[in-house]
Amino acid sequence: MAQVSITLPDGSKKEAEAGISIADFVKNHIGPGLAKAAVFARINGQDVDLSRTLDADASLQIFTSKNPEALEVARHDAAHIVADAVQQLFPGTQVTIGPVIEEGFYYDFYRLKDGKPSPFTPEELEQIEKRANEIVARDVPFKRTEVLAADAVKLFEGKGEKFKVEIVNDIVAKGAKTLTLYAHGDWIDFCLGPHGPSTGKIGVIKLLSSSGAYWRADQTREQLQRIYGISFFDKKGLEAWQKVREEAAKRDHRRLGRELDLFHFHPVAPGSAFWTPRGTVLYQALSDWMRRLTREDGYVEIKTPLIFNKQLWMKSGHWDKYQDNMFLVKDSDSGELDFGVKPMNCPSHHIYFGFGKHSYRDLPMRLHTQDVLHRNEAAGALGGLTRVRQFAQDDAHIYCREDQISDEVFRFVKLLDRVYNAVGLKYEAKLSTRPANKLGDDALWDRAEGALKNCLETMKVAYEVKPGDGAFYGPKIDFVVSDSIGRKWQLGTMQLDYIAAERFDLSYVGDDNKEHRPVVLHRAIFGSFERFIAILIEHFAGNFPLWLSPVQATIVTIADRQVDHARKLQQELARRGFRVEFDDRGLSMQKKIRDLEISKMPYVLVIGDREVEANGAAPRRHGGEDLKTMSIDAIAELFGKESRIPDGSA
RNA sequence: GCCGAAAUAGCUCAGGGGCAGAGCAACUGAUUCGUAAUCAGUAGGUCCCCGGUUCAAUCCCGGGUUUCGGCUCCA
Repeated sequence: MAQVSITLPDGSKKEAEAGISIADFVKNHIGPGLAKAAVFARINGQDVDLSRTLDADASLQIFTSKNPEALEVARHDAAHIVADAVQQLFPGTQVTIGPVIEEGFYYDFYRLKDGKPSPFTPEELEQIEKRANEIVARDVPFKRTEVLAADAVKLFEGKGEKFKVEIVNDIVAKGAKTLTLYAHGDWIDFCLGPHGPSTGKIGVIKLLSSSGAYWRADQTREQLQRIYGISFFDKKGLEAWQKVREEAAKRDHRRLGRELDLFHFHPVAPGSAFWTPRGTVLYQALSDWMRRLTREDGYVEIKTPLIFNKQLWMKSGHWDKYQDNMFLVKDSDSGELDFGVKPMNCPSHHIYFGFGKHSYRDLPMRLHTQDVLHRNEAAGALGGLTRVRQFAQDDAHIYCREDQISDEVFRFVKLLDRVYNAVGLKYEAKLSTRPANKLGDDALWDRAEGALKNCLETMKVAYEVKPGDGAFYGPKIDFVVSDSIGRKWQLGTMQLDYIAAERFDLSYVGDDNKEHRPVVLHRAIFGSFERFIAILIEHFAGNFPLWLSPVQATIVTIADRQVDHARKLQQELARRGFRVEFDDRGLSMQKKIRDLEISKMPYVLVIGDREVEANGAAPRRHGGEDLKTMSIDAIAELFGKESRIPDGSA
C-alpha cells in the first residue's frame, strides 16, 4: 500500500496509507476526540468533506464546532434539512437555493396552492422547525457523489424540480461536465459542499421568519417563499445569540426615539419625521457641528430652491432616470406636472456654479448645503429614520481642476476621519472602479482611480475594491462604519464626476486664458442627518455624550423647600449654555432618580439642604456615580469639559 | 410597487358577536423623603379608516391607510 505524507497545521507530518478517508485518518493518526468533533476539513486550502480520501501528500486542517467556519458549514447543512422538512410536510413544493448568510441561512421554495404562490404560515413554520430538528436528532449521514451533468438534469427532471434543472443547465453552459450531489437519507440536493458528516452535528435549528422573494431576484419571474433560519451547535449558542438580538432590539432607534421622546411619525406624512424639541436639539447639534467643520475646511454654505421646473430635471437626467422617485408638482398655468421637488442637491449646485465666470484661481469651489430633500421611496422600502422620504444631507459638491482632485480627496477623507472618530465609529472603504459603460478614456480613469486609491493607502484606510461598480461618469469611494455592537452601515461617499460639468456647460478660465471644464466631486459624511441620527442612537444605545444629549442634566430636589434654589440653579446653568431641566413632579426623589436613570439622563443634580447651603448641587452620573456636593462653578466647569465636541483628529 | 404579518388608552400589551381591560405614564390630594418605584384617588377610547353581513361588529367578510419583516432600490 502506498503511503502519503500529511502535514498538519502545526507543521508536523504523519504518514498514512493512501486512499484513507479523512475521518479515518483523524481517528487513527491524530485522535478519536478530534475525529468526533470534526465537521469538515481543508486540504491544500480547499474545503472538503471528512469522507474524502487522502490520495497524495497534502496539508490538512480539521475544523470543529469551535471554528466559525464550521458553523457556516453546519448552517448550510441546516438549510438542506429545512428543505427536506418542507418537502416532507408539503409534497409538491419545489426547492431552489438555500445559501448561508451573515446571520444564519435561508431557503427559497416554490410552493403553489390552488395554482397560486402560497406563503408559509407561522404555524407551518413551527411544524417545519420541529420536523427539521427531528431530522437533526436522527443523525443521518451526508453522502457526497459526483455525477455527470446530464444525469443530474435527468434526476431533477424526474423529481419535477424545474429550478434545479435551470441551475444545472446554467452550470453546464459554463462548461461543467460533472457536478456534486449531497444526500442525507432520501433527500438529495445539488450542491458544491462541503457538508458536515451527519445531520446530528448541526445542533439546533431555529426558524426566524418567512417572506416573499423572486426567483433570481427578478420581479418578472416566479414568486418564491423564503424561509429564514439559523442554527447553533448547542442550545447555549442559540441562547447567547438571542440575548444579543434582544440587546439590538433594545437599541432600536424607533423604540428609543419614542422612549427618549425624539421624533414621531404620522400616517399623514409616511416616511417623514416630526422632530420633538429634544430630537430637534440633537438634529441641530449635528447640523451646527457639520456647518462649523465644513466652514473651517474651506467650504461655503448656500441655500437653493426646493422646487425646480422640468427643464432642470431634463438637463440633469433625473426626468428620465429618477422621475419615479420624485414628487412632481402641478404647474397651475399649464395644468401639467411640470415641476419637481428636489431629491438631490447636485443640479442646483451646478446651476449655482454657472452664475458668473470663474477663474482657475477660484477653484476649488466647495459648496455645502443642508437643504431638505424629498424622495418618493417605494412604500415598502420605508423604515424608521433609516429610510425616509424627507431628509437632509450634509451634502457638498467640490468643483476643481483635475490636478486638484488628489488634494481634495485627501482633504475630504481627513475630515470624514475626524467626524467618525469623534463619535467613535470605526470605518472601512469600498472603492468602485470603472464600469463597462464608462465615459472618458482609460488614461482619465487611471488618474481618477489612482488618486482615490493613493489617498486610501496613504491614510491607511482599510478598503476593498469593487471592480466595475463605479458610475459611468466616475469612480467612487463608499465608507462603511461599524457601530458599537459591530453592525455595519454605509454612510459617507466621495464620488468623482466627469460628466456633470459637460451637461451643465460649466467652465472656468484657466491660466492659459481658455475655458476648461471643472471636475465635480460629490461628497457626504453623515449621508443623511436622519440616517446618521438613527445610527448614533443605536451606536450609543441612547446614552449620548453630553454634547449631543438633548437634555444634559435634570434637577431633583429632596424637599419642596429647595425649589427656589433649584430654579435659580436651572437658570444659571441655562445662562451658561447648558440644557438643564427641573423635575418638579410631586414624587419622591428616589422615584425621580429612577425615572431619569431609565430615560438615560446624563446627570441628575440632587439638591437638599446641604446643596442650598453650598450654593450648588450634588451631580449623579447616569449609572449611579455620586459626585457629592459641588458649587455651581464646579458643575459648570465639569459640564463644560464634558460637552466639548471631541476633535477626532488622530 | 410586490409577498406576508400587525394595528385596542400617551407607552407596553390582554381580551373578545351583546356596558372596553391591566400595568406604567398623566392629573388631583396627602406625604417632604439624601441617590433606581410613598400612599390614596381621578381622568383617559371613533378598539386605524370606509363599506358589508347581523337584532347587535372592536371582534366575521371586502376594500383602503399606516407600521413591521422580507423582495427591489438606495443615503
